[in-house]
Amino acid sequence: MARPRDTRVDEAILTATRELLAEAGYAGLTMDAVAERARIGKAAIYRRHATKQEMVFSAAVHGADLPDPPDTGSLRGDLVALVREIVDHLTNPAAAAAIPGLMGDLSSSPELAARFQDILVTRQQLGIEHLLDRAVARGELRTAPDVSLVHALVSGPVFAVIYVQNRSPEGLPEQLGTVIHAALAASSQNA
Amino acid sequence: MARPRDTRVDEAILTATRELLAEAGYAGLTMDAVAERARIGKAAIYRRHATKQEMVFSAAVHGADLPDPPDTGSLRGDLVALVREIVDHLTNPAAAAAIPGLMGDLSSSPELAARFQDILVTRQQLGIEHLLDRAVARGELRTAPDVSLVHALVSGPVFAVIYVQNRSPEGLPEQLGTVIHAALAASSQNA
Amino acid sequence: MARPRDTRVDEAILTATRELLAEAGYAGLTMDAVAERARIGKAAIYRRHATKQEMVFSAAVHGADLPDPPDTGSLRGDLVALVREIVDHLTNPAAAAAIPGLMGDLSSSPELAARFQDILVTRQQLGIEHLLDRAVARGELRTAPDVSLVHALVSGPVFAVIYVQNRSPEGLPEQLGTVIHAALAASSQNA
Amino acid sequence: MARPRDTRVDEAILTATRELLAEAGYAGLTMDAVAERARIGKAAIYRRHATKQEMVFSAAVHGADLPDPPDTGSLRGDLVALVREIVDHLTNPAAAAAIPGLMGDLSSSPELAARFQDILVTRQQLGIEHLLDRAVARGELRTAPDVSLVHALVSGPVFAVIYVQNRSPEGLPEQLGTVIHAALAASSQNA
DNA sequence: AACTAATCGAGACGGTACGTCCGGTCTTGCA
DNA sequence: TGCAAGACCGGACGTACCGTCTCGATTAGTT
Repeated sequence: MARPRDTRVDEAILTATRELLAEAGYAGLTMDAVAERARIGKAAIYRRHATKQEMVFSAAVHGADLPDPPDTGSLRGDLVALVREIVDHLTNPAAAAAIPGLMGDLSSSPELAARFQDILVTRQQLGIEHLLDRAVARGELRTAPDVSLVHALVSGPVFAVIYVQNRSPEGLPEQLGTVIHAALAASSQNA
Repeated sequence: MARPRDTRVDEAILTATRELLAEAGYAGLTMDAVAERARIGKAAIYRRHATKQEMVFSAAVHGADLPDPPDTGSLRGDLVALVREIVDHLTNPAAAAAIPGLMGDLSSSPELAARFQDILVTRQQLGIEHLLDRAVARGELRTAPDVSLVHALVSGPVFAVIYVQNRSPEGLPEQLGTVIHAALAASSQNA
Repeated sequence: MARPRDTRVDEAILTATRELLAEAGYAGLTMDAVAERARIGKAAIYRRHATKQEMVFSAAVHGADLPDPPDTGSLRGDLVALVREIVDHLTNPAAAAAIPGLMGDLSSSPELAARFQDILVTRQQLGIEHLLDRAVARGELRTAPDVSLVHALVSGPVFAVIYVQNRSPEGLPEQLGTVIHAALAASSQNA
Repeated sequence: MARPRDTRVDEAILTATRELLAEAGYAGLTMDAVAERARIGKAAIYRRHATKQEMVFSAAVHGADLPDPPDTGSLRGDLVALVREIVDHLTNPAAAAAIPGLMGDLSSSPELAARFQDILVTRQQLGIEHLLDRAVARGELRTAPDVSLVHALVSGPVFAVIYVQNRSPEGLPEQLGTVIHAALAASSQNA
């Protein structure tokens, strides 16, 4: 019965946030700047996002959903493709600026931490589960290993290379995918 | 000639910072709170640390230097010991709160990024280099693999488990050390 | 041809405004609160009143027109009756809250200032003019004094007692009417 | 032991407030504008004045203390001088803009209302009391009339002429002083 | 009976000011 | 000179309110 939210405003907010994240970084991102860039009022932002953190999260993490990695026909190929997707996600300028910044605020906000985890962990783990099941079906692995460990093995090093070592992720998918494949294959035999 | 700095003040600042990091997290840490808790003036802080980030860095990251991991006699044992040390470092409450927070500020401050990298990457990589050299000497590996990759493989998953998956790191050293050992061994054979 | 305005809405707006003026004062009065109290939409208000000031004016000042004071048979009696009417007008809770508040906005809005003056000054001065003419006709005054001055002498002290001294206006009509009568009588003799 | 408040900051705030009141009026006065004009931070304002109202009050009402009106040798002369002082006070651009604006906020803040009354009523009434005592001593009045009434008779019409009738107060001191003198003299005889 | 056009409640919208909070700098008087 | 205390500037935060606009549903009065 009342006026519905304008979806163009939703988009304008998220777009402006992404642009400013890329330009000024997480610390340099201002709610007023987002409002001005999006040509909207601050109230329109706070009607949609309770805090700056939630807005950044929605703009840079949520929505940038990882598509399910394709079945490449081999475990090694699947792992390379998976790493490539994570690298692509984390090298997006907005996400690259937002994710480390958000991590600092997670401890203060359990609600945000939960959503953060859901998007960055739970959904990715589903994809990993499928990937491992396919490898078992193919006979490449005897039993599916612990999903959480594989997730950590895949996403952790990408994170480390990009955010901690601050190195280019070029060649990383091939390299990391191969190593993890070797580790899983070896573990499977010893199991 | 002039009055020397009071070392008790140095300690009081770092202690207060660590306590407040554990209590309120990185986002909830304020310079005024540190000064009040340490019963000192803010000027005394800024005489020692140029910015909040540097203070937090000094309190939570620096000083908690990783001791060189011991020679356990086997590559697998060395890797387990290395992971255990990284886990111990990152599970310290102050460090756990500080590190993700600091990462968000790295992009804004190249100077801090450099120091961050020096402590968290370069020094650890030196230890890893020794560890790998010993494995080659023992004949466990034919050639030493890329140090950066091994560093990413070791520290990344620990980071992921603690900060992203938010899981207990119990059992992680054993588990992760074993997997990485398998990966390195397999890669060495194929090389 | 089209749907006519609902007169119940008109009334609901003014009533809600008066109630909220009495409850929360001028500064605490918000358009949203008026709309909610009146169970109408804000558009319905702005279809009738261009600004908050005009709405308050219509609710608290306009409509509460002073009836022409009666001919009591003597100048002193007429003055007492006049003061009593002004006191009654200004002690109405809605008017008491609205008038000082509106005065603060007059400088920003010449249009409102004009209407304010018309209601609060011009109409009252007409009544005063009649009152003085009657006194001249009765022979109580030789010539009619300056109407503006008498208006200021009558309304000003009432204003001062209620809004500035914040005293009860009990007994004020008698007291003030008598004093002004004395002043006018004395001035008339010396003229 | 700590750094004391800078009195130049106190002055800069009040001066900027007065200037902006004269330029933009009460409604157009912004805390940010005051801070910018005074070249200070907003925190420095709020350290001294709890609210915008208190700041305006301090700038435009307080401090502009009425000096005790001089002894002119006659009651009529004293009254004329008193009215002249009130007129001067209320025609000051800053006070003229501030006082009606403040009156609208008095109902919301009893604390401010009390200070407002103290400055604008109590102190002026002291002066009036002396003035009336002198008249009694001179034999111009038999007994001193009610101070509150005289205060209302003096300040109310000035208020009405300036803020309600919106007329020039030129000639008002002479005119009003004379009328009030006549009223007091007549009342004294009939007492 | 269908059409038209202004009304209604609800509430989103842009804009702007508020008062609070911090980071980093500066100033005071004491030791 | 170092120190505790705390004032200082600058600037972002999240809230509140004004006056406008938009939605779908309701009413008249006209066809």
